[in-house]
Amino acid sequence: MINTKYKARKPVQKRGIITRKKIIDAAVDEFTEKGYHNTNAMAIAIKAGVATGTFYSYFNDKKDIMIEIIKVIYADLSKKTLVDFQVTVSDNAMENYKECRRVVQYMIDIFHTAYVERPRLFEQIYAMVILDKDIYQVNREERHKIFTQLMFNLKDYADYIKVKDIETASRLLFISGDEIVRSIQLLSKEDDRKKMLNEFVAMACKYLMLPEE
Amino acid sequence: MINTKYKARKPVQKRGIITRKKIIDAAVDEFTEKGYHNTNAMAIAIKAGVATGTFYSYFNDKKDIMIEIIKVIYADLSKKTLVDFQVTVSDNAMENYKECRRVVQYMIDIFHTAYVERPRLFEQIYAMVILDKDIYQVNREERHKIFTQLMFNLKDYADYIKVKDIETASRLLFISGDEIVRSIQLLSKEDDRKKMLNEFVAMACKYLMLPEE
Amino acid sequence: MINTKYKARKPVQKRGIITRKKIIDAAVDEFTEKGYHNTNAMAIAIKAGVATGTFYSYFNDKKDIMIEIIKVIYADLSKKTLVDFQVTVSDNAMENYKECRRVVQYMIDIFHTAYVERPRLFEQIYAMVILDKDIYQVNREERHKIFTQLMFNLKDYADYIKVKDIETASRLLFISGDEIVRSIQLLSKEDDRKKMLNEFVAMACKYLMLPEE
Amino acid sequence: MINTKYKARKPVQKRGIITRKKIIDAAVDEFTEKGYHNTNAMAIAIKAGVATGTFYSYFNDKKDIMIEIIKVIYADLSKKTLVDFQVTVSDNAMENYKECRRVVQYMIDIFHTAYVERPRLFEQIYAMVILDKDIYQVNREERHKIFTQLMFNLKDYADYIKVKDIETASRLLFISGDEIVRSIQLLSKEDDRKKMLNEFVAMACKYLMLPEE
DNA sequence: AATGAATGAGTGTTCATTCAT
DNA sequence: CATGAATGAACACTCATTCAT
Repeated sequence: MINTKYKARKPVQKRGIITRKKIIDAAVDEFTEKGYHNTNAMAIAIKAGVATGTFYSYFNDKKDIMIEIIKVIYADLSKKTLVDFQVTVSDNAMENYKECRRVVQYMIDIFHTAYVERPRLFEQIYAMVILDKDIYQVNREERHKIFTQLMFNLKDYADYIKVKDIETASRLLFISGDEIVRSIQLLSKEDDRKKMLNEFVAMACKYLMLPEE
Repeated sequence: MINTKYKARKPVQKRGIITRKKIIDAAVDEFTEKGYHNTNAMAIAIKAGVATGTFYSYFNDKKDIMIEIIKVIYADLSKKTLVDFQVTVSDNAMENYKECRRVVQYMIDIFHTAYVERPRLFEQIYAMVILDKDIYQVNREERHKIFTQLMFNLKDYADYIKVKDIETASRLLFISGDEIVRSIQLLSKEDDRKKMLNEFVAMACKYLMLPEE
Repeated sequence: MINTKYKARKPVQKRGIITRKKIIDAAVDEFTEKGYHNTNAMAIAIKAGVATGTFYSYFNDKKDIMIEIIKVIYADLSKKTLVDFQVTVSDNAMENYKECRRVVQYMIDIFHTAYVERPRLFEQIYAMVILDKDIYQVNREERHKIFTQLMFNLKDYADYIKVKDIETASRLLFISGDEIVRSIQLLSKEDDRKKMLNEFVAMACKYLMLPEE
Repeated sequence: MINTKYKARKPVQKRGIITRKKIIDAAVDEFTEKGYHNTNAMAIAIKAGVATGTFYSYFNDKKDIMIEIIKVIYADLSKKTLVDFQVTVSDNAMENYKECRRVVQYMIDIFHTAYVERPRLFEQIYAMVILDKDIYQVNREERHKIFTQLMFNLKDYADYIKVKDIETASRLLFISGDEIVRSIQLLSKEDDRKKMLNEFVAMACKYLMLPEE
């Protein structure tokens, strides 16, 4: 069977753009409520108030729309959080320690907030990241953009940071922090979750600000 | 989680036990090669050299065998790693620091080794943990057993460890370490992976051994 | 999506063999009545009195069953027609001419009869032969078997046949005869059809028995 | 076959005629490349550089454009080949034999050339002729026009042709020749193809010029 | 106990055609 | 007139599970 695909319509008319948006919103709702594997294109279409064919005009398949959702989510996250974040570098060590804490705390908060706002959706994304190479790739690229900006903030502290390899350090904190945020959602008590986040920030600061062994 | 199902046969005869084992092994192979969602009961049965009906004599469904696999894997892991691990507590601070390093390193190694030996299988488990409540529950229980034993080793150091809440600290290290181990598999260079693990151990030791702020 | 196929069950139990036969018969009926492109797997299954899934247990797809049908048809044809065909070579030229006529006539008759018995089915096969490489290949192989046997009969006449290249001659007659048989079905009058067949036999005999220019 | 449809626009303006032509050309390309059943209206429209809606302004459906293509192709063929073909009837038998050969050869060449120039397209047409009554009807009518003209040429030879029923003879040669031309495309060697064509011309001449048995 | 045949609801996907802009 | 967005019935195919032998 020859490939006849001229797929994934890029809407040019205003109506098309609106429809595309409606479908994405419906997909977010469905994935959140039922999970990626427990919903289907038809259900998404119905929720969006369009025909199944319309879904497939805009997206090649279910995976395609998941990828689009990931892009939209991280774009929103980046826009909301990183725009006006400013770092103040002081001469006072204590001030700097506090400020560093604030940076790390901020990094955690970004992902924590995102996760807390849509935990079910993020869970689906995390699982898909594991299960699918393409989803993994897209997720990685989108997170890398945010990661790069966080790196940039840490660099202002270069003089006060005692770890030698700042890049590896950033990566380590990024991965750990990201996972801590995800894992603590599974804790039942709000108290436990806070304790864990605080502990992580403490660990990160000690690690960054204290001299190498 | 109360299991109301009664169907799955518990083999008592030797032949039954062997058949059950063959099916589990086949399922491990299939999940590893194709992933949980891309495998079906028939494929597992064929690989095990039994009829599809036989599969359903021993397991209620696909999820049931996944749960069984998780139990077997962690039981093996626990048996292999924790049996003869011994900690030496000294009076010398430097020695203790080294020994602490060894403990943390060991903890990392356990999961690192397990992951490295069957990365594809562990990926599937991690994803299922997110996607399915029952799998999550079983995974949590099994890991808790190992976690408890690691905790026990850390407690020997109570006097030399400066963090106040040793339980939260253990949990933090457990989650972070576990995720670091998983994430570094995605790094392409062996060097980068080693660097990240070393960095984690350094962070953990600093965090544990240095006085609270 | 990884290929999980363990398809096209080869029935081992008696029940399976009967079911397979029922499905083939139903497919012949459907293709004959509605044409290959106007029927579907489900309709075939229903006509066979089985579930759609059962259809796909025995055949990978619609094309697969078409191939099977072609094989069965030509096998039957070969069995029915070529078993007891005997050629008598005489010293008398007139007798030989008549006998030759008989051979050519026989060749025509085989395919004519087959076509006339199931014209709608053969039309579908002919069309599929054009449209699909795999079908073309299978059809070619099956016809080649019959062709080879016809060739063998013509060879008894080697001394009385005046064309130099007997193989090309055989092929030419095979292709022409085959197509004449097909084309005349489109003629509305039985008389016209007979006339055309007779004319073809005349042409073939003249061509074969008369000396080269 | 009475066409009760009224939808398809008959363009009168120059722009409309050009658009219609563009769509037909695109359809020819698509049918040639992918085959009739693997092409859809949208693909044709895109290739023609128009909207799908425009396609349906000019043609009622996919079949409609196929019919149009058949008409155009045979009209072109007729125009190109039959316009200036002249037959010279001589008193010399040898000359006449040669001339007859030329006529038959010419007939073959017309279809051979047409087929060779667009084999994939003609295959599609041949298949559609079998599968669809309307296509069959149109094809028959168009070919009949050419056939009539060829007949006309053969009639100049009436005195030198020994077959009684010249109409049946013409038909026979027409069908056989047509199919030979189609079938030899499947032979891999150019040599074999030539041999078969020569053989056919030889057979036709013998048949036509030699006295009835 | 074991087999493997049978089930059928469900899924992703296509495309000829219509219609609002 | 032209556009391209929207439709939705239809189809090929899958697979967890049951059941007759």
